[in-house]
Amino acid sequence: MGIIRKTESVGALLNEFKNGSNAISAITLVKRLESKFNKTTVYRVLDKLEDDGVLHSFMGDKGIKWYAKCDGCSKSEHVDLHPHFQCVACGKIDCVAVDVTIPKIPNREITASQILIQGTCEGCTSK
Amino acid sequence: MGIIRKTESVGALLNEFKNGSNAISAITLVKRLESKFNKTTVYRVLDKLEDDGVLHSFMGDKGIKWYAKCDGCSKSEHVDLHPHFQCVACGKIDCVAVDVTIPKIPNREITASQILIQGTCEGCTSK
DNA sequence: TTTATATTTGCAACTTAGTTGCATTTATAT
DNA sequence: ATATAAATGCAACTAAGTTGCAAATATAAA
Ligand SMILES: [Mn+2]
Ligand SMILES: [Mn+2]
Ligand SMILES: [Zn+2]
Ligand SMILES: [Zn+2]
Repeated sequence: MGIIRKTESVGALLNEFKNGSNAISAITLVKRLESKFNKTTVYRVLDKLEDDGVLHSFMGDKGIKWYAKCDGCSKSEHVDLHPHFQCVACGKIDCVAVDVTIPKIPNREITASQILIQGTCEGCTSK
Repeated sequence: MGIIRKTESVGALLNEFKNGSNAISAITLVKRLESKFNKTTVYRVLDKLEDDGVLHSFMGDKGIKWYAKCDGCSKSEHVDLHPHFQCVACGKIDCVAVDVTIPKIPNREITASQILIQGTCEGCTSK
């Protein structure tokens, strides 16, 4: 179930995502907000924002959860599906709006795919 | 550092992977072998087998670690890179030998990619 | 075959990310 | 102003994986 009341914690979390298409890990958000909100609250609000189609989540390479803004999604359908790019040097993850074609696989019905592209970001290449 | 001595635990783990190209989660392996080996041993041997290019590992959708046999890899280079397919019905994961082309992304240097394809496997479709 | 030694193992304790139950607080509608 | 469902904090818990260290064992040397 999604967000019902516009509380302080909802505002604080939305604020973290207001600029940029950067993803932020759940633990980072917990740490950033720990002086104002309990981690349970952070995890719960993130979960609700995802239900509402405001954020989407995915797993990073170390098995930790990341969140990023959705574009054009709603409570009823998540349409903003895309790969993510993680810089192996600085660890940052971005949403990338590229189309990756997954070929058919014999005897399997494909419904989705999670793609984590790895490499070096602009900032880290120039160093 | 890889395997130096052919011990019982190494044999037991290799045996788990001897037939099929199915991936097996680390926790499953720990459970299967818990009567004979300590979980620490299982994790350590898996780690070494990966170093040796005998197994490769990747993260499943719930952030848990999976292992599968390598084909043509060695201590010096892991060449067997491929997507994985997870059945959303039964949870099983297989290695799939399909080629997925990742397009170039502006300002980023791509070095690798981790692709988890999701859908329904043959056994689960026919039910 | 015995001995030496580096490797492997088990165990217990620890870490980290995330979850749950429950009592208290708070946003919102009436 | 009041009622009430939703949100919150807290503490305790879970699950996956890791670490340090002493004891056991595979392997090579003598
Ligand atoms: Mn994204
Ligand atoms: Mn594989
Ligand atoms: Zn970077
Ligand atoms: Zn299946």
